[in-house]
Amino acid sequence: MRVVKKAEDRKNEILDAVDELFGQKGFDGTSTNDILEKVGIARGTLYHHFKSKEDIMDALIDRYAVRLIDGAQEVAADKSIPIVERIIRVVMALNLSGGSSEQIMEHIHKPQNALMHQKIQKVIINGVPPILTEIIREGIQQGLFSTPFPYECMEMVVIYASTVFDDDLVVMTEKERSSRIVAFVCNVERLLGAESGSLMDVMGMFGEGDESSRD
Amino acid sequence: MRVVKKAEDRKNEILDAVDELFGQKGFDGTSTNDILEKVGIARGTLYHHFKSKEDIMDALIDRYAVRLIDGAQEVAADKSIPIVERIIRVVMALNLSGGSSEQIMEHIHKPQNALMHQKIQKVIINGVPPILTEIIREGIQQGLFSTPFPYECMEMVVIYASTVFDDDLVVMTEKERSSRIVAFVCNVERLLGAESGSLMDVMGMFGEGDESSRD
DNA sequence: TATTACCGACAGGCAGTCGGTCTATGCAAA
DNA sequence: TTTGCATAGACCGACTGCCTGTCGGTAATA
Repeated sequence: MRVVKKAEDRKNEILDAVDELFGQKGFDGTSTNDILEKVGIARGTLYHHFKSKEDIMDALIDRYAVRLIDGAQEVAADKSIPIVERIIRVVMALNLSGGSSEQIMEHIHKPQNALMHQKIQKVIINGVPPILTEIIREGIQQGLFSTPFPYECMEMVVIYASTVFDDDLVVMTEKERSSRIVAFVCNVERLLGAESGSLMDVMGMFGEGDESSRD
Repeated sequence: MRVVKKAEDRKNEILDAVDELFGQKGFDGTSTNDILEKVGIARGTLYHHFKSKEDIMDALIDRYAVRLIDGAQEVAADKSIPIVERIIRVVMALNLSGGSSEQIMEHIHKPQNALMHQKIQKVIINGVPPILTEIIREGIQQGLFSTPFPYECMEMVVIYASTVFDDDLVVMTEKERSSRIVAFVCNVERLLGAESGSLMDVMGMFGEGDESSRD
């Protein structure tokens, strides 16, 4: 029997299915037939709502983008959180465990999904640094940081973190990983002209309170 | 008439054609028929030499990788060049104009070639930092730099430079670009614990001697 | 009645397979 | 040295099955 729904509902239904399928098989590995079967609609319906397969991906990425940036912005706007902690939380919400977007990102970093990954990367690289830069400026006014290039620093931080800690581009043992985190924090301190250890101290709280101590 | 060649020659012939085709139309946009036509061989021949289309891409990337890393290593090994200048030259050989690999990289940074780009990125991110780290250690011994994390610094530098200056992920005006270069150099000075301006001074020579003054 | 969500057969193009053909090379016999 | 022969592997092109996107038509809704 023919089921008719509102266009927006149907679109979201399709995106939900596609979200899961892309996660399992990647973009290229997922055929439109897979999608049709999963959603339970006909070819024509799919192409009534989306003009191409890539168009579906773009819509999916839009959903991600909004969630990601909104999530980051929400954390960033909470001025009750101390500057340093706020920065770390924003970064973590994007890249590392503990963020609400963990599941979202989880299956994007597969070699199959290169194009999708690149598009997400673009969103992050262009969307997150502005948010962080605002916080940094606040920190500069408070005398915590000192840099003539807050934006470029944040760009560097975000690009590095999202590449090394998020992707599989760099293969690391667990040890290499944690030593890289230490180095990263120290490097960020230098970039921001922060007092040595000022970031590291706050980091400690997160590293333990978030992963290890939960076992 | 049937032309028989040595396997290696034929392979390179195919890779040359593919190099050009991928550059023009991207990986997905290039059909195996395009390749067959360009090289002047039959389907069976192509699949006699390569087991799949992706296998062709991997072989092409291997060629790039060897050229890139070898080129970088060659510059890095020339101990007659002052440390700072050598670093800049290595980075430039990879990313910016003036390097011999300019043409190679030129058409990789298109949205179509996401997978290829990701694979090249992997080569760069894992191959270049070790080379640079060696130079940095030399610089530390000479008292030019001071950092407990030379490798991680170089990783950060390489990842940032290859993402921002090489890709189209960040859209910039020419002005934004050059201001980003200034910021980048200053940030690298901080990371390496170099004297302020010590990198910038050497940079100046390149920026002008390489592009502007040639018009 | 008009709009729009929905349908499914169809076309064109694609990557990869497979059985078979041709050619260069090495070796043995003349 | 020349001739005949066998083997390996470079080469061929028809074929298969799948995949994306189209299109004319149908059913539900407002």
